[in-house]
Amino acid sequence: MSLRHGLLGLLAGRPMSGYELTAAFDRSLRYVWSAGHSQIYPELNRLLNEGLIEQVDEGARGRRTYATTEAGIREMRHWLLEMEPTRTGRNDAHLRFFFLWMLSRTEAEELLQVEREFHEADLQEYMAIAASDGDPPWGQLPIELGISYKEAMIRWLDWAIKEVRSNHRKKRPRVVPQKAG
Amino acid sequence: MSLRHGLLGLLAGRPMSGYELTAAFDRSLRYVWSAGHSQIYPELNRLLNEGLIEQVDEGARGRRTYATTEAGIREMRHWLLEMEPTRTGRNDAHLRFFFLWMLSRTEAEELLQVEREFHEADLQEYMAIAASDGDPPWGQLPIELGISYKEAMIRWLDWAIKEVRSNHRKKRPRVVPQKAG
DNA sequence: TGAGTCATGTAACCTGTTACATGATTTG
DNA sequence: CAAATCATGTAACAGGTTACATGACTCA
Repeated sequence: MSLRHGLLGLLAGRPMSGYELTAAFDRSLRYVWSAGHSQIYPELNRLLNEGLIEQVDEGARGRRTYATTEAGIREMRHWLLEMEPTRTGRNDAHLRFFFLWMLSRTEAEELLQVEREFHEADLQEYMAIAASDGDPPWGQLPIELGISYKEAMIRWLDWAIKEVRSNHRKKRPRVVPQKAG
Repeated sequence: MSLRHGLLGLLAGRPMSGYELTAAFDRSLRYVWSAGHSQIYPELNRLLNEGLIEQVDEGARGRRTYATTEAGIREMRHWLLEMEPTRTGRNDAHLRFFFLWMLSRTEAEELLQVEREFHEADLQEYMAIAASDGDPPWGQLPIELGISYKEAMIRWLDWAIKEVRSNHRKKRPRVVPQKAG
């Protein structure tokens, strides 16, 4: 039930159409929650029927602009303050790391290297966003989390690549933790 | 299609029954991929029909032990080397951070503090596992990733708590009084 | 006027979760 | 012999993805 809370939260920021919401999901929420238009439009109609959003404008090409109602804001606060988030991970990129032993040393290294490039590119993108961004009260927080996460991934991957190269089979030194602050 | 690869990979490590696989998913793969027995048993039967696993033993209480076939190992290598992993995130705990502005400063701080405790507990658990673990060639790698990730989360949360405490908001949230109870 | 973009929708399919259901074996 | 655990399954439902479908408006 997080699609609705993503929509409710975005609309609480400013009124938008389904089309704009689809773009907002793809632009800013993509790495924490993704949704396509085929999921968004039916959900908007459900939220409208339940009185959690209301239509505030109608434009060209059948464009309908919605805003979060007070009931919708109450629902958001309920979700934020009283609901336990789902803690079940679902990340097939990370799942692969459990089965690296099925590959040769060079294949494993190659996989980790490709992964590193992917996270490195993301990091650059996030840093560009962080430089230009941030008007809602604590708007820079999520992007900084993205940066922290990508940096941690890259540090781990660099360590993992070294491990795979040296191919030790017994006890190994830990990844060097970064100093806080 | 990652459930099947989790199963195939675990069975490539050693032959197991559906019951054992359910426990293995819950024990070691939980934070990257979770699956219950109601999903595992039908999938095992599908893998069996497709010749990716084979039954290698039959025990008490109808227990059936499976192992990955050569076709199954080929499928694993194909998944590891040639398939693009899904990059769409799905994490409602992180999604909440985008909407912290809808809370008061103390509410936001409390949410972040609870989150910190959760990750701190995970970190302790992971460190205990890391101390005792590691037989397959690069078996230490995934748990070290878990540790790196949890450490990054805690560092970010500490920073975010400070931010929320010190930075005054630019815009008042549209706070609606909550219903009692 | 044709291509691109804006804008909304439905349907089939796949995956995952929760609940229901059953029986065998072990252990105290 | 009762309770716990081992062991496997099905069904209903919820949520998410891909494909199909349509039309309005803008701009070159």
